[in-house]
Amino acid sequence: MPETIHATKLAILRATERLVAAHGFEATSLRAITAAAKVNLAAVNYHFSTKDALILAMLNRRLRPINEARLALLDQLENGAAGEPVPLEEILEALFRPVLEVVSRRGKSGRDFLRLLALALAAPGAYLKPLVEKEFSEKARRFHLALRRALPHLSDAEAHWRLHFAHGVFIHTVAHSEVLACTSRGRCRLTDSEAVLRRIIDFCAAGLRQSA
Amino acid sequence: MPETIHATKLAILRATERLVAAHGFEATSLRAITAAAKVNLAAVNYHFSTKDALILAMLNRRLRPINEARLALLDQLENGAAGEPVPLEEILEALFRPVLEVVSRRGKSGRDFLRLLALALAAPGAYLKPLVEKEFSEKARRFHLALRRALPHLSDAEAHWRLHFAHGVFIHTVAHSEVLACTSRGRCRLTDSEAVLRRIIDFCAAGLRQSA
DNA sequence: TCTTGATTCAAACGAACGTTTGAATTATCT
DNA sequence: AGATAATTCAAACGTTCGTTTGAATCAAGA
Repeated sequence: MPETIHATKLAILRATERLVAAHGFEATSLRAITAAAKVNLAAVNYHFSTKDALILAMLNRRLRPINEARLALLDQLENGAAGEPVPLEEILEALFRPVLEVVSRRGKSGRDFLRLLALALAAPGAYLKPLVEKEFSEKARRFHLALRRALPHLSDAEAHWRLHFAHGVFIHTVAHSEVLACTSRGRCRLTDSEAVLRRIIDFCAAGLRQSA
Repeated sequence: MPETIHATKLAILRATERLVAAHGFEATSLRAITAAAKVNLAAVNYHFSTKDALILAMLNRRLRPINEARLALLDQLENGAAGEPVPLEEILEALFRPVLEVVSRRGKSGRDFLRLLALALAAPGAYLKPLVEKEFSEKARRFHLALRRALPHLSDAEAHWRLHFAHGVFIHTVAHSEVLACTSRGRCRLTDSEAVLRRIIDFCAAGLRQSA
């Protein structure tokens, strides 16, 4: 079975996800990872060559399906629209739902992934750089195009700015929800992800449409 | 002069800011910091006790004036409003401008600080935790209150959500501007911070006001 | 000028890190 | 079963880390 992942590899990936989300990249040692995964220390270098490659593989494992789902949803919307522009709210849903699905489907490990995303985005050690170029560039191009068709009054640059803003709303909300839970004294939580998605989409749609 | 900072202390803080922004917390060694600051290795432990305390001091040095400026601006607005609710756009400006001022005033070291903010926010090692509680709690409370007065149709929880969204727009935009510069192929940049501030405020104001 | 405290310095400490090695073990196929 | 490749394992490698130490240097008041 060439396409199913080796059991040891999978155990390492899972332990890495959990520990890195909890302690950060450099603060998570291979010794802690292999201890948690109950495998030998040298297994990491055997299966992934190096620690950096392991982290990249860990990020890629989650990111690739998400971006594929995003593009598939957008394809589906554009095919259904028969040449008409896809409504703004549906574009945003195609962009955000695949990420939230990971969270609600995978439970704690899904939430761990969101921490990782924020961590990887902020980390100066360019873990995400090769992934951004390979996995994100087509996604960014396609969604930018769809956005411009849905909001023809926006200039090219303005569309870029506002799409960046929308990404900020989403990333910050899901990745740093504990800050919100703190300042709201527990009143706002991510439990009902469907309601959160609706809130985010409404907020972003209003901001994107706005013409000051 | 008890209130002016020791020259060695200042050199260490400056070098730390620059290097941590470039390489991350754990990846920046005290040896690299002291070499860049042209001070002895032991000076860090002498002046700051420990590396973690140094990082906390570095974050605090920038964050405290910013939050003081935010609250001062809000005070000023509320005094000028004479009992009336402060307009939404002005609340947002009081919230965001002090951060952008650091960037435009201090140049490269200001931009470094924004990286640090995103880094510290995402870092699971709770560097920001004590600061969030001390420095941010009053700020969050005051701005939440002002927001509820400006937008009385929002419930308490809804106001918390949307203020969190607005923070996401701002933080993500300023801290990860290089992603936008990349996807927009250089068309969108942070150079004109006044225009960026205007864009962000307009986007957030529309999202905050919206009633889906 | 002498003394006292604050600061700097070179050197070393023990611990933890990522990685490598080579033998032992397990799985796969004829 | 026996040969061959894949995987696991304990042990060690060299490096780098944050921190400590104790003497040297500096600043300034008596």
